[in-house]
Amino acid sequence: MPNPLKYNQILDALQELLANQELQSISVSEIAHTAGIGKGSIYYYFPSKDAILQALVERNYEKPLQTAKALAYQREIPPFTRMAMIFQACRNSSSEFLKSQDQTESSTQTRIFIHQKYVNHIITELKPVLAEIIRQGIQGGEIRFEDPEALAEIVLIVLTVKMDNTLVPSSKEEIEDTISALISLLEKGTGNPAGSLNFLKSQAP
Amino acid sequence: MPNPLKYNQILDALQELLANQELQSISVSEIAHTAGIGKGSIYYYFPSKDAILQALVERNYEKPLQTAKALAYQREIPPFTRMAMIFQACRNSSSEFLKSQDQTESSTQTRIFIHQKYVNHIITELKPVLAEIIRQGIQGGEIRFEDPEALAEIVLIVLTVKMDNTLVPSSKEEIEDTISALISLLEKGTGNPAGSLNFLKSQAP
DNA sequence: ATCTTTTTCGACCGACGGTCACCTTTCTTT
DNA sequence: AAAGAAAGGTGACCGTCGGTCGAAAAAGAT
Repeated sequence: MPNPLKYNQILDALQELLANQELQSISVSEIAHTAGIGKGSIYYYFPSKDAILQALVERNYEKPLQTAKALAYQREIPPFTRMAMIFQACRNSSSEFLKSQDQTESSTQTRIFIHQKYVNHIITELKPVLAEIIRQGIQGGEIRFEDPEALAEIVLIVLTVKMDNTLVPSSKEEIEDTISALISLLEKGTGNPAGSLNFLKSQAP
Repeated sequence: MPNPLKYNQILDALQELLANQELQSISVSEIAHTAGIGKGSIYYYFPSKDAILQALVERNYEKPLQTAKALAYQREIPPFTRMAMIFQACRNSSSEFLKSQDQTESSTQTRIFIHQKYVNHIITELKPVLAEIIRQGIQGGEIRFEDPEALAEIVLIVLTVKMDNTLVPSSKEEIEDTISALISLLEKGTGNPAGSLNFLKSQAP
């Protein structure tokens, strides 16, 4: 529980450097210099360089995750509506801090690392939440499926992987097609009439 | 177009080292030593260490991909059987690198890089194949679904991401659960009776 | 004022990826 | 076969990196 001010200074520094530089080319000394502290101090707050990136990802995706989590347990809202909120949270959180990034070929390396952390984080955080929603939906008779955890994971994997096109580069249309297909699969797979989950496809800006 | 023998010797060396060593701890010198050549020679065949990994990934996934592709267009085999072959191809190819790998906490950049290459490669190569199979299944009345391409992509994403536990670390049981759920979802989603796709879960050794 | 704890630091370390000038082998030309 | 060119091969060497460490400054406690 060290000084959270310096802690965030370091994350700010990395974020700033990430905007116009490759992750691999960013050295710990550089982060320290940008943060205005000595290199040794970095390791007072973080055990490794990787941990800094991890923490940055977590900090960036904290807000949408919190709101999604908060809404998830409001039982008065129908399960499917809450599921839509999860969808939306994923949509918003993806490509959050890569938007200002160069779309150059060389920066794909950086994107891969960040994306990996992103998917990992979102899934571990949202899977229990989404599974709980599904479980409630099963109890309420709105959803028919055996394994809530696994269904939650499938949905989240497809969403997170497809949403930001790092792992499988694709156009906006392809992304929408895939999500439509996922919804269709969910409708049939959970015993709901076609089109009943259409509201999950929220319109992009 | 240098000597392909030495070229493959280097890939063999890396593969051998990957079998029982942390990926990050493998140095170029070590690869060279294992391959029985000098370090400098490595850079006669490859521009960088990353390029060796890249080439190894491509070489490793070439065989299962080719067999899967070849089988895909044999229309006399029922679509679901061919789908099972795709499943199997993914299963075989995924655990190729990591079979005797330490399951240590520290998954690092190299591992992520391999996984990304793997997912990307498998999906781009197998998606059209699997989509074609699904399309034929739709024509034959065995499968009911609107968008073969998207369905193929969903299946492949879940399979590749879940199969090798880089992106979402999980136990063997969890992997099986998720795949079972995917199969169940597919059965219901494509208008097939429960259990009819059970043979997709092939037994692991 | 003195002691204890927390925080800061940059010189230092081992190791890494990559380069280079030089050597050896193989091919080409005469 | 001789000579020269081209291809193949090398390990000492370089700059840099992530990470360590002991010292010392800053902050708190008494």
